Amino acid sequence: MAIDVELKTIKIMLAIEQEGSFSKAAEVLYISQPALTQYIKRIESVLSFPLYNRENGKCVPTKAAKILLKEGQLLLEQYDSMLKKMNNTVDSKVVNIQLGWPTGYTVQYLNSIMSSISNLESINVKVTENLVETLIQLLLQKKLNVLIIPALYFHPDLVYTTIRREEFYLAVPKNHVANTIINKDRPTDYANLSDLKDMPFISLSANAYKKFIDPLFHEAGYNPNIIFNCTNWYSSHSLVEDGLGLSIVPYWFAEKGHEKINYYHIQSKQRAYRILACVFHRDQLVSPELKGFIDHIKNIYGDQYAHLPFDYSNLNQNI
Amino acid sequence: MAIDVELKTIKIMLAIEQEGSFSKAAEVLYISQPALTQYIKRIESVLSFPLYNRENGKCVPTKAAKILLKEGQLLLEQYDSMLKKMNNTVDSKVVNIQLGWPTGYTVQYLNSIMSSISNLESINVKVTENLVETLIQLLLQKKLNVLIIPALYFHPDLVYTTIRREEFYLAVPKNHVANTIINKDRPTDYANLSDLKDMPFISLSANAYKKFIDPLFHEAGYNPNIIFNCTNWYSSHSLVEDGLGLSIVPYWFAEKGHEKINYYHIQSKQRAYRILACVFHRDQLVSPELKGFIDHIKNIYGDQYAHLPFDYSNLNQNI
DNA sequence: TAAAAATACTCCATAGGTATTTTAT
DNA sequence: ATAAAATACCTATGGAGTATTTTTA
Repeated sequence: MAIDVELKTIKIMLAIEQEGSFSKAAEVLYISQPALTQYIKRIESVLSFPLYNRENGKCVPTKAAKILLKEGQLLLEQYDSMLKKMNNTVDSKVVNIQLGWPTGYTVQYLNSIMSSISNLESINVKVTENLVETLIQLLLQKKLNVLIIPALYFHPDLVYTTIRREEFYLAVPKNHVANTIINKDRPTDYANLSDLKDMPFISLSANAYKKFIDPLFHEAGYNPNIIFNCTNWYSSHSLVEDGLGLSIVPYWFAEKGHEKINYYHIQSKQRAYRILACVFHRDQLVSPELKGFIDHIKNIYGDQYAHLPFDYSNLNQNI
Repeated sequence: MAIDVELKTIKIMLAIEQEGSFSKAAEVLYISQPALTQYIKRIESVLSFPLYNRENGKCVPTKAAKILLKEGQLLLEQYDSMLKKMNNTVDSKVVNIQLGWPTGYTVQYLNSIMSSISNLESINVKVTENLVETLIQLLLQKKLNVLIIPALYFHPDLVYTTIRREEFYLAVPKNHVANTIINKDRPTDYANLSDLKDMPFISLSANAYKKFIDPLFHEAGYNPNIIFNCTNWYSSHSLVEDGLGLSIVPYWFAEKGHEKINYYHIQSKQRAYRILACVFHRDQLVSPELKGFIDHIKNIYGDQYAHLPFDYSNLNQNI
């Protein structure tokens, strides 16, 4: 199947118009400049007439291209309104949602979400559990509709909304000397990492962990003495339980509490939390049913900090 | 890049609507039924709601699909008129035409066409010479804009118009006994193949040849005594020149004449000619410039029989 | 039992990537 | 020197194929 002038063509040409050059347009379209050049060339070839003329090193639209830009914009608007209309006219009980959820302890929340929606017949949810990076790839390929993941990466094709702000706690074995250091003045809920320079720490090998925890130690002014690297939060937590050392864990563990572990908030000028976000592809149509499902997740998994602003574009852009 | 609802989607869904089933639609769309089923599934997956429900073994459109069918049709019409408008607004001197021309003796005509358009600055013609079958593939892939080829195959995605009706002649060495048989009653321009049952014939190994010539011998009631198979018209003609046997050749050779060869029309109830056609992809926009170029070819290469009707759909459909 | 659609696989064209060169200011 | 575009070449993948199975009238 050969290439054709399609709505995609109009979108691309509008981007070129708006950005003023192929290179800039390629950037906002999130494709490479050669890819864009080739695409236009292919289109010009099937049209048999050019859309851009090179003048002064830049590409200026021909008369034909100008018609496309003008009428195409209208076409796109009509198309969008058509899709919206379709999306609001979905026969109930037939919305299929492909939800991506990261592997790990948060599956606990997923379970309660899934069991509470099983009686809602208007939607049909299929869950894909995988690494955050894999889930993002699948979402970009539109093989999933929505992810609920920790905000680690930013991609301009994705739309993020905060679901939950999950605080990190310092987990200390109850019989550990670190407790006396933390409580040196009076009993407290807050630990200051800078007091714990020589303590043995249990770490997590995941990038995700490093991303949040490293800055905390950096602020405290030292590299922690890591005595063990775990692959998941569960095992890091159970090593604390066994008294091997201290660890930093998400709220979920602190919330449950543990007879052998003390949990402390972490004193920090920067954030000692991670954002759990609901992520859509920007092309994703959010039907009333899908919106309802996300609201349901927020009710169960969300918290009171969800409305606080968070700048996703500061996250790592290399997925 | 993931799949998207595009104009293609609308076209496909309109075909399904019109034909009443996936299978039939696949047929008119010239794709396989599984390909169509998969396409719709992919689209449904990105939409997150279904477009068709299976009822009684058939697929009936959902409410959402009905909206798309209704509004999409309008969208397509606007799109088509936009393209037409663009096509008529092409800046002159910039139309690039990729012309496909079969290898072989007809290149003679191509030469005179190309030399006579070299002073027309409004178009820029690039010629691809190759086998007819290859040219058709390239046209289907929209890598060429137009072909001038003998009508051998029919494809529903292609649009054919007759340029020239090229008669086949019987070429007989002047000193060959066949001449006396042909002229048995009186000197004539017409040969009847049924009189030449035992004569030595020189044939062409190309399918193209067989397609036209075999039926003539079939009508005459025998299989010719093929003494040699050539790969092109030139060599078959020069073997006649050398007196080896008789051959059937296109008008071009008869027109030029040859001191050692007599050319006879072939008496036949069926056609003793082939059609040379101008072939476009049905999506091809024919700009005024492109139309002018084709008219120019007709002027040089066409003949007075070009307007006679010819049923292309009877041709072989397996390219 | 026949026709429609779905499923399972295989394959290849192509849309996209990176690296580099050309062009123009 | 810099920025834009074009070119060359390579790769992954998704769209389409064939063969087969399932479904339903």
